[in-house]
Amino acid sequence: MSRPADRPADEPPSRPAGRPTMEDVAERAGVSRALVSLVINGSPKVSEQKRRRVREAARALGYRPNLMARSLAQQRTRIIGVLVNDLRNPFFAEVVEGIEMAAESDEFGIVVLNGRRDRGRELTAVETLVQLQVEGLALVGAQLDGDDLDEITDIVPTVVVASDFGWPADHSGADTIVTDGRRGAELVVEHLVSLGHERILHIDGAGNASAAERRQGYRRGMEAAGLGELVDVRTGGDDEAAAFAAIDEILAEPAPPTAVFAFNDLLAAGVLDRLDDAGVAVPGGMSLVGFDNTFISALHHLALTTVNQPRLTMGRMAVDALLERLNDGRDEPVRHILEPELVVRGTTGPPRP
Amino acid sequence: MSRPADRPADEPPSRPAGRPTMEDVAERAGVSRALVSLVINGSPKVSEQKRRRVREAARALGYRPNLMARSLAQQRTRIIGVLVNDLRNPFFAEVVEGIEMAAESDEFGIVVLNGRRDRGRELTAVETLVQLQVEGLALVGAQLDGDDLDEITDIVPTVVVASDFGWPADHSGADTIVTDGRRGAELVVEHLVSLGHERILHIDGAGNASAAERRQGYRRGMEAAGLGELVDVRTGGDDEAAAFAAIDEILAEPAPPTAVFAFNDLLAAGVLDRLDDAGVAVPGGMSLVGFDNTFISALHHLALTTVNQPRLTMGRMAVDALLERLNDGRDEPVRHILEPELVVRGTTGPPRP
DNA sequence: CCTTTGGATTGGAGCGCTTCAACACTTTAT
DNA sequence: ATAAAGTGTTGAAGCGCTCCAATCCAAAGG
Repeated sequence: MSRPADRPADEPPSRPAGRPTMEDVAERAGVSRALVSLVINGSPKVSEQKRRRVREAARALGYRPNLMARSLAQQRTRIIGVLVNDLRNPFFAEVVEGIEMAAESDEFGIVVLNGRRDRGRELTAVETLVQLQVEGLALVGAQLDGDDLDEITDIVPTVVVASDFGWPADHSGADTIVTDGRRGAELVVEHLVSLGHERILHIDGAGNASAAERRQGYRRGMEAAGLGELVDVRTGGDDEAAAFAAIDEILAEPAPPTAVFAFNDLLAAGVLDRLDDAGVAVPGGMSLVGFDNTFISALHHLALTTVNQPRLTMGRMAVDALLERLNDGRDEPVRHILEPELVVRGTTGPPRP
Repeated sequence: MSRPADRPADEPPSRPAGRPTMEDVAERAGVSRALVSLVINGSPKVSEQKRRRVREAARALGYRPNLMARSLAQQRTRIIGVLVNDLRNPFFAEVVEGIEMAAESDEFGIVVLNGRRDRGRELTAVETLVQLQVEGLALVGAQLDGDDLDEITDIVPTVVVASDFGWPADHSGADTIVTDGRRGAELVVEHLVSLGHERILHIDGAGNASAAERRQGYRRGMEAAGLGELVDVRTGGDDEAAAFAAIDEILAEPAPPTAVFAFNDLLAAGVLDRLDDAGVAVPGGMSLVGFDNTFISALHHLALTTVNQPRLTMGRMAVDALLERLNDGRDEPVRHILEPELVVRGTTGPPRP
């Protein structure tokens, strides 16, 4: 059952079964375990001679420090836990890349756990990360609710990325890094209105953590344009399939909208497919806007008008927020709200007269 | 610097600074540390009374077991390390999901590290995973070379997923889970030939680990169709941008191909964009095939003809392979070669006469 | 009444590492 | 010469947990 037993018995018995430890290296180099530790950690106060001997012994034995043991002794892990809503969504994947790059440059490692859009799984994932003793936690697009978040922030420094739990109503101590979803949605509505649209539909992100903001921005935008009467929000979700029902619905109505603002690019792609099925031209018969500016929206054959979120920057800021707490002892939660940017491509145009 | 110091001094002193340990729980419950351990691990031989007291003490203190300490004592981590070539590629992301789901059902955790298409980074990532004491390693689309792999398999049970290091030339002990790229490429060529194409170009995956296989399949397919003379392979890569140069090149030639077989869907999407820029219709002016059957290829507006790889199955098999080594002591490397499946969509048609 | 048995509980060693105080040596200042 | 101030090196404690052997206790058997 245990690893050592796996090795065939006829193996050279030089290796004392199992992986070599610091002890083994010390013995081979004829020094104390403490000295080996100093060498491994690059301490300057080790004589060149011993340093070389230890290094060589380590190489000869194929020694690798045991991170578990080290963390335990050191009382720190230098690991940031990342919980991501859905790894298949390129937007989240890129935010995670941003976090990873930032963490790396600060000599932190990250452990990524995938919630796969299931709140229960997210909860157990957080639990796992906490037990792993991560020093900070980044929740990327998490679906947890405010109470969950409260509990979590009591345990470990936390930054919420790409979703928003509100503030100051939010009493949790979590930091927030988010693109202004309200503003983003307003930009979308303004754009569509300027093209002459009035019946603008929003297919939302359902329970998704950023959905409420975008809904609100949509509403405000409509009202600001004097189109408050025409506000129309349908339930969507966060992947391609989630839009099908809503599209089928509206196409069957007497006065369908002339433009659709979808919760995100993935959803918009689904809308595009469904409109295609129904023989509705885009933007001729219907304008369409997504959100996130993922690489999908940039594909020429989609050429989706969308709203950009600076993902790499968000990752960087998330790590910085965590480090401020870890290193500088910041205690007050911080909110960074980034500016969204409308990216006009080919799926928006004037409505059919 | 250390975590405990972060807590403000005026905090209720009930918690002995830092996270509560098993010791604390034991004390509060009036039992020994060993008993607490038994309860936490659900041992049956604990009286109901003590079990309750321990459970309650743990809850009251907000106790969470320290996974590092546990792993150290237990000499096992129940963690599978996953190294993935590029998380932004939906194909890999889904293979990882498959691995994660399979691991979860076998009560293993996974730690995902992202190579970001850089062999050097992959190497350090593997080192990190080994030091983390992962019990098995899954390399998803890794770019490492055979020697790297050799070293790695000496240290930890390894399964190579979605890329192939050859065999039996490969002397490493790694298992392999791969879709038959040769066969997949042949299917593509056969399909195109059956449509009447002859000048079929392959834009390859450059140094990518699966590139060689698909190149070879393409060659074989061409030769089998008596088109050996027309074999034409250009250097591509594994993302959208990698195809631009190749497309610009061929379009400038006197007798451009009538069909392009791209290394993967991402690359094919790039090809599609570039052809679009150049005003070449697909499939009217040029047929196009991708590989992987990612959700991108399924978008109606791309409707990319492609080759399916059963990603979730691959993840499941990868974990199974690892577990066979871990639990059943299997020692011989194993190869599972899955059947690819041609998925015909809208980007292939007969060549212009 | 004393031994057996068996279940419940505990002490303590040990996992591989870090870290700190202590120690042996120089080297420099006095 | 002797004290003071470095250098390098080491022993040992301790990080939070598991797990084995030992112990305890009550019920059962002789």
